[in-house]
Amino acid sequence: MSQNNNKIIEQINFGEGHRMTPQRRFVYEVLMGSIDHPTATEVFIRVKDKMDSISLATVYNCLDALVGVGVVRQVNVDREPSRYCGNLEPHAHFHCETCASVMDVDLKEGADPSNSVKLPRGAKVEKFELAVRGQCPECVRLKNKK
Amino acid sequence: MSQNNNKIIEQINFGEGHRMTPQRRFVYEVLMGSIDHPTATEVFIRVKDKMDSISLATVYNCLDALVGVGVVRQVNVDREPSRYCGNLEPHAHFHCETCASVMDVDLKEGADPSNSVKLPRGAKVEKFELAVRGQCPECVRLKNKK
DNA sequence: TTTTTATCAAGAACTATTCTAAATAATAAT
DNA sequence: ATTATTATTTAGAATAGTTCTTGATAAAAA
Ligand SMILES: [Mn+2]
Ligand SMILES: [Mn+2]
Ligand SMILES: [Zn+2]
Ligand SMILES: [Zn+2]
Repeated sequence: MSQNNNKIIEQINFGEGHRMTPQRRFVYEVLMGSIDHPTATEVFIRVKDKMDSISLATVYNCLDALVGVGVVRQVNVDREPSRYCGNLEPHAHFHCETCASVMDVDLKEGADPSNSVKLPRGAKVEKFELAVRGQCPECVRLKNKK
Repeated sequence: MSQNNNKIIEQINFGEGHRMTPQRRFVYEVLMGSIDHPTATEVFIRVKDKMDSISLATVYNCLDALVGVGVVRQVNVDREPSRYCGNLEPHAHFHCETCASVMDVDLKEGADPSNSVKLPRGAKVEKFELAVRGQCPECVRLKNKK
């Protein structure tokens, strides 16, 4: 449970006629305990440790359900497999082009990236996605060393 | 040829041992004549009009080649098929969640979206991708009408 | 209980994209 | 010019992430 946003799991409201299940709980717990934006397959592997019977299809279903109720975010990096993020604060992502890691980056206080853009007049903005790409500090350090 | 960035086609330099071909020229021309960010299949359909013999695999090859030399940009929207953009100016994209259109949005003068973010110290930024999502002006208008 | 509804699991199906291999075309070497 | 080399094209097969289908299981409602 290394993240701040984690709702008391029992309280997640899936809506009329939808249920909290052990599978959904495990998937959610794995995400709340990760900061590395795992893919569905990675989540599957991590959950399987706790619940050997779970299937990959179910992990996809659970992730969809959690994304659907808004307690988890789906993060796409080019054409690579989708990654999942338990951090609900507005934030951007830094993609390291060397080690392929994906990390959260907070917004500067009060900053709104969609303000840096000339929006088409009359458009209604719902949200933004900002990805910054380059080399993560560790990869920069490694490169400088050799 | 409705875009500004279009290099004189003959001058595109594919690098040592690479060639400009009719297929690559047609693909490039279609992109320079489009502002709607077509997918590979859409490019294929549009080129086929001019060159019936072209194959989809070749369109993918040509798009890769053009992206590789940097005269065309690949734009990804969630898990949907890649789209291609002939506008080389730094710009962001507005995705309409109603009609699924993708349009260019210019940056405000001097604005750099990656400035709105607290980068990890020591990271080296190479580029950014900013997507703004919501409803395009036309879809807003249509909705207000009814 | 019995009935209804939601979820799960396994595997089949789907689809955007990449790969393979043979044919063609352009370039370079003779 | 002829020949040899290399790049490109093409059609179709293969790949991989994801979604769909279906029968089994489990929870909730009656
Ligand atoms: Mn994140
Ligand atoms: Mn564009
Ligand atoms: Zn890195
Ligand atoms: Zn629209």
